Amino acid sequence: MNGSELDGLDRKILAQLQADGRATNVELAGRVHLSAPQCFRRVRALEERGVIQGYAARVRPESLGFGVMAYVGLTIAGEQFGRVREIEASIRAFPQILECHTVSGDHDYLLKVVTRDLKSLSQFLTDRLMQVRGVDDVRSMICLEEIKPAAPLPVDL
Amino acid sequence: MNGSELDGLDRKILAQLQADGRATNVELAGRVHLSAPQCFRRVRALEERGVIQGYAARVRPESLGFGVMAYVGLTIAGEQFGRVREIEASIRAFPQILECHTVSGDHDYLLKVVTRDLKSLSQFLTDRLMQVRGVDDVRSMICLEEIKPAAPLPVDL
DNA sequence: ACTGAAATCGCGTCAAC
DNA sequence: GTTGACGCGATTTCAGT
Repeated sequence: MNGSELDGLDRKILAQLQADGRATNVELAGRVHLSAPQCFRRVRALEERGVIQGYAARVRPESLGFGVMAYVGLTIAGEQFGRVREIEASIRAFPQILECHTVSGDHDYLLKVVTRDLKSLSQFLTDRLMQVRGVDDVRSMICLEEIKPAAPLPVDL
Repeated sequence: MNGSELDGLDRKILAQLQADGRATNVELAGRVHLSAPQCFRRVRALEERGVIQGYAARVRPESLGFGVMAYVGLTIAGEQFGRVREIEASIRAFPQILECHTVSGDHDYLLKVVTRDLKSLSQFLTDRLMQVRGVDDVRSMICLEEIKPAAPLPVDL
């Protein structure tokens, strides 16, 4: 679903829409020096090709009561490797888990987790995550300070 | 900048706008069972209070040529603690680094990085990151499989 | 004071050139 | 690739509760 390459204008559009996903088509067209219908066609093409996967409001976690963010490394017990797909389904089902990848290195999975406070994090880890059959080790890295918040993907690297 | 609490309608709105950041006001109003002006006023209030920090298009990294994503744990040499703010500025300046937090645990910083391929990652780590004065240890966790991609913040926890 | 109805204005969107 | 036209949505104002 990614036939041709992206040219400079597509990249400009992507940069703009990452920075301001609600820009109107005419604003966008002006910023990338394109006529409105041209711009519109390109945006739609990018959406249809799946280059643009969607649009989302960025919400401050604290506003929703999430005072704690953490990355959590998960290890699966060797004798439970047959159950990985079930374990992954469990992971996906927890709303506190915002992201999850399998990774190289010391852990099998790396999760991004939000909770109300440290107590809730502790409860989530011990009462929820560690109760998933097959989870062997849980190691959390609590986020202390945000040094660089959610930067857009570079369009010109 | 977060005076009052969020009620159920605000939370519905946030859920909707996280799922579809480009929904028109009337669509949104319909989905949360509100009149258009009401809905509009609430959205604007959420924006002004900083609850909604912005809107962004979600772009597939592969479309921009980023085939590799990794989390990187950074450690700062003890004798360089006086330079942390400079080091952080360096980190922010790398466009390949999408996110960075200071964290508890084995590392001082945890970064999220994208590169074209493994070779570029290796080059970035050795020629760029490790060249930053004060960086002592660099440990990468390469993302293999995406188990749960960028879920919205839960609005009802 | 807060809600919803209405009215205006500008944008999204398509078609024709 | 551009211009123009049409219809719909965004946004404000105002009147009613």
